[in-house]
Amino acid sequence: MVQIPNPPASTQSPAPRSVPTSADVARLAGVSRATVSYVLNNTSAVRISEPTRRRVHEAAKELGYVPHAAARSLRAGHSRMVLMPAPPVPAGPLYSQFVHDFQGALSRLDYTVVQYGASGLRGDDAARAWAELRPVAVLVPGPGLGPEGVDILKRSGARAVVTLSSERVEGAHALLMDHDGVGRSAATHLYARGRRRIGVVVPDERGMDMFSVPRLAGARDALRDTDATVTVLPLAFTEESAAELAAQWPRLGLDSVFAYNDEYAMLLMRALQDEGVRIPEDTAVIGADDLLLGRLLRPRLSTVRIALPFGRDLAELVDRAVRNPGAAPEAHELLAATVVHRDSS
Amino acid sequence: MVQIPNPPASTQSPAPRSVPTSADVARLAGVSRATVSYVLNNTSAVRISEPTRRRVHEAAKELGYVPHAAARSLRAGHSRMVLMPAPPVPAGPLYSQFVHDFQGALSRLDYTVVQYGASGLRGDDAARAWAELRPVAVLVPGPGLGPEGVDILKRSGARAVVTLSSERVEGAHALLMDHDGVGRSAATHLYARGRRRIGVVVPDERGMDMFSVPRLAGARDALRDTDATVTVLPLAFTEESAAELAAQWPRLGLDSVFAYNDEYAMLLMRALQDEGVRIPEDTAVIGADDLLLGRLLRPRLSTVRIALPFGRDLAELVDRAVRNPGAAPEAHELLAATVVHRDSS
DNA sequence: TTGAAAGCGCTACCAG
DNA sequence: CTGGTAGCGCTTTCAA
Repeated sequence: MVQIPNPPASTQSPAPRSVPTSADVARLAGVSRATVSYVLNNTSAVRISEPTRRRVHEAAKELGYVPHAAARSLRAGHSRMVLMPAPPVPAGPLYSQFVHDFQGALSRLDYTVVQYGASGLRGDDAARAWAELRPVAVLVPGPGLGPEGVDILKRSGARAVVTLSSERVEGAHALLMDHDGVGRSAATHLYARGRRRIGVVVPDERGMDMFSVPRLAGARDALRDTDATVTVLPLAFTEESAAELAAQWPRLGLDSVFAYNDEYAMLLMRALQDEGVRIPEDTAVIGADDLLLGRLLRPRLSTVRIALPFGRDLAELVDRAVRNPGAAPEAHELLAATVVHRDSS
Repeated sequence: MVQIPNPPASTQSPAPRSVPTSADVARLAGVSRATVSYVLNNTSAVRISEPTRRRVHEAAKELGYVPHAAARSLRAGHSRMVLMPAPPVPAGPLYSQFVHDFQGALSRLDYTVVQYGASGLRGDDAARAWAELRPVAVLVPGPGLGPEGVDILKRSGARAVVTLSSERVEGAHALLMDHDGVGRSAATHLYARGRRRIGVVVPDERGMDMFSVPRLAGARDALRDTDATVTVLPLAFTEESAAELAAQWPRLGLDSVFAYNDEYAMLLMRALQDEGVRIPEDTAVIGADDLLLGRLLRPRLSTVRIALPFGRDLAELVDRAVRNPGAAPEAHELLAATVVHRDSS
């Protein structure tokens, strides 16, 4: 990295003034702090004369006054922060889109969405760390939050706890993503098309297991009591890893593979094709998540679609729960997994 | 679902417990609030007897006490929150990875990273909204923050403001991403390979212009005073849009295209191939960002690589700036854009 | 119409 | 060793 020198100190930077408070504004405007608060918050219960308002606004602007959110919500006894722990792995396209929509929708309902960078804490410790921020609602992606964690959050004032996972958690609203169903659908599809020696890709990446484990379990489940075999195929998201796996293909003797998701499927499919494996003749491939890229591959990638909730619907669920915290937790089954059959299987 | 409001506290049913405070813990443990604070924070300057410690810990656990972060940092006068406004578009793979690394690295330095869901605010209003949280540092992705914004943040206590953009902003540390250079490199590459009628894809998606505009400008710049022409090609990230654009290809008479990034390149390349356009013979294609998927396409996608900063380096920059807020803003040129020539151009 | 003052939860100083 | 207490910045009665 290159360091670029700063412009000369001809423009002397002002001494590190401390940050202005409403008291400073009041002093400068020659009014009381109460008046400042009334003016800046447009409090309708109180009428302030126009000249005073102007003086306050001018003083605030001159000082660069910005209210202190923590002090405000401490006083108010509540905030409108919705906390979302950041996922333990870099977000995929599906999740990014979802978070984006969710944030937009909640912003429109006047909440502030905050993604909290996980500090490597787990379980109840993580819940406690989140609870310190006193969010009005918490949306937890993936498993890892137990009933005690929910309790911690609620006891520290969270009016809604929502989990986005495949398991229900006592006391929390649940958006149930049917990851087992994804695996089950994929395996059933391959079986129905006559495949019997079925590989299941499991990402090497840490943190991915929150999805890959149930997907694998679902596949196993679907093939229980059949004559099909399931072979677990660890795969890292790199060309090398894919090439290595593809090189073993003849030895593995598989006639089909469920590749965890469309991205891993694409990676593996390319490596297989480079090894001369014909798809779908020699080996059928199916992915999951129905990403756009799957439609761009040749052969077109079969996939299992699983809908994430629409950001707007989820935002409304959160809002409802916040306004009505006593209500029984809702559990929503997200649209069941469905196979989208294209050309690769 | 029906909600049953909590009954008044006269009944013995789950009283509407309010959130326990350190005063509650003190009362239950039979000590003062000060002692509670000492015990729970392991204050080394004060020695508390072992039995007292235990009583406090037990009381805290029994009540499910979690300290109130806002109150604490209000009292302390500072926090260790690093604020990162969420980008206005769903994060791409490059950015997700970067954020993930950055969060991890800062967590290890004992900061709390928070991604703040954009409330649709712009410019100084956005800066003010961020400033309300009194973060110790702010990392702003993309342009949109002016010198006044930086000033607002600093005046409200931010000890470091870092921009991740292609332009330097007065007063802020800068990580300069050479988006112009991306466009310039791509165009120069195409020109050097004999192409003269050059298309430049510009995403239709809102918010993407923060990158697409400089990339286009760079391409134009590189071809100024040459015999090459630049044609702007709006494209949405959908198959339909790509098909539409590809259908017009003969009319456009282009011999090459810089497709904004690898994902748009993949989309367009597929549509062109489906129209019978040969790549690179009829039309050369180059993307950008050097995503893995580009290597998986056939022909392999040429691309322009632009390095994002390593999360760890950036975390250290932030830490340095926080500890030494008086220091001159650093500006780091991120690795210049370099063409990775593969088979599509 | 404006001001004085209480108090949100917490920590740190100073007495006891 | 422990407790009393001031005060961080803000809003909101209640009085003037």
